Amino acid sequence: MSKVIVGLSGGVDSAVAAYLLKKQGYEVVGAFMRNWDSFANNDILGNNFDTPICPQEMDYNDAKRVAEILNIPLLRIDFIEEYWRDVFSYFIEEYKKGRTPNPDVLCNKYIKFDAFLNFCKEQGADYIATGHYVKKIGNKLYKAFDKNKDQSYFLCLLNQKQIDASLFPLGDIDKPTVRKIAHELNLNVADKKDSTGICFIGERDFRKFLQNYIPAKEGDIVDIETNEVIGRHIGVMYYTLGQRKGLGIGGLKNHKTGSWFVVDKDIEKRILYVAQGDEAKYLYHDTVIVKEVNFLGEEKPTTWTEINAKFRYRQQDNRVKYRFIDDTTIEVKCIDKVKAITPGQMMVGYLDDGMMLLGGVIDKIY
RNA sequence: UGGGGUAUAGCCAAGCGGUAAGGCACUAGACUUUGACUCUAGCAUUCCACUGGUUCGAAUCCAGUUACCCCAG
Repeated sequence: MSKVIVGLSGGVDSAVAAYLLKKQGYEVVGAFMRNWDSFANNDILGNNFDTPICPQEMDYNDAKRVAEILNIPLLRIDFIEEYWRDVFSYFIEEYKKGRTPNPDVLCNKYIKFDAFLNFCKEQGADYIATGHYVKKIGNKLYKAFDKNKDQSYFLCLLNQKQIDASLFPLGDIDKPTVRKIAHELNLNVADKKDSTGICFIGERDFRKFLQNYIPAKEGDIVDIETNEVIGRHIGVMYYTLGQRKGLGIGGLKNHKTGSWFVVDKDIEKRILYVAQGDEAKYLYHDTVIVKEVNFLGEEKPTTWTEINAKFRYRQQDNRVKYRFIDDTTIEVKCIDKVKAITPGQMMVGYLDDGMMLLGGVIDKIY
């Protein structure tokens, strides 16, 4: 009997994943991970300390109860140092450069499917499993059956070895079914709200959260159309491309009505460039350079090739063509211009049948 | 201190005697395992610069006061 260790987060998805694996005949062990310590990590601003018990301990209690109901052992392990070293420091460095990183993709690459995987191997596991909505067919990953919840995007930097060692029991069922199963099992977490925010950290007032690690450096907000200063900001690194909220720009004399959106930033000059209206041409781009590409296909193409691409989680697929310009860098041309493609975020490419072909970091946009 | 103009919520701005549009911002919620976007709701319970007056009734008319703007000094 194969042994699989399931990362139990204390949510419904991983609970049902564990159940399904057990039903399939695996020897299942649960493991609860804790990778963030608010106090040790100076996570003060933007945090909500009102709750009597910290959310992580509540999740642990939930996971413990799930393990009891499913009658499986539950391990607990911390990767707080690893998370800081491999995920969070990169996250902060990227923000300091004015980019917008995706910590959860790295968390999967370095923590869940590396540090955790190694731990599980030491525990004698043949596989690890998670509650990700993603389908594994053969040794490839595909978009999940539940297109609304598909989380393959977050796994775009896993290498073949990591994929080979992993099971994804939720690839063929949708979220409503997961909740239904949870109800049938009388799981305590059957109706628990989906978690959001950075994985292991949670919901935060994001700008305040960043202020714990990146000092504020205020500067001008400039209308990119007229080069006119129309406001002040407290730090360009706190804003991302396409962002509307938090600019504080009200109605202006001699201007049309409509919201303002961040369209560019100048870190050196501390200038935040904005444009009025989300149809603004400054927000749309069609040429992208993606670096550190993780290619999961059999053979890299030598010419321009069409695929479907997402430039952010839950974005509709965009038809693009790409070509390698060196071993780990691709140039991407979008058939139709795409709104607010953001350096630091991931581009993930899929084949028409849903197979995840590649993922990489958006480096430059034109 | 001659003439003209404007003063409506944080900002822009309708309203022209009948009991305060709309937009932006902001706040809350929804959505969401990144950051965003998006959606929904709330946002002057009548000091509409201030003080009087006319009127059944005024932000809307009249007078005065104050502030700012423009043109002439």
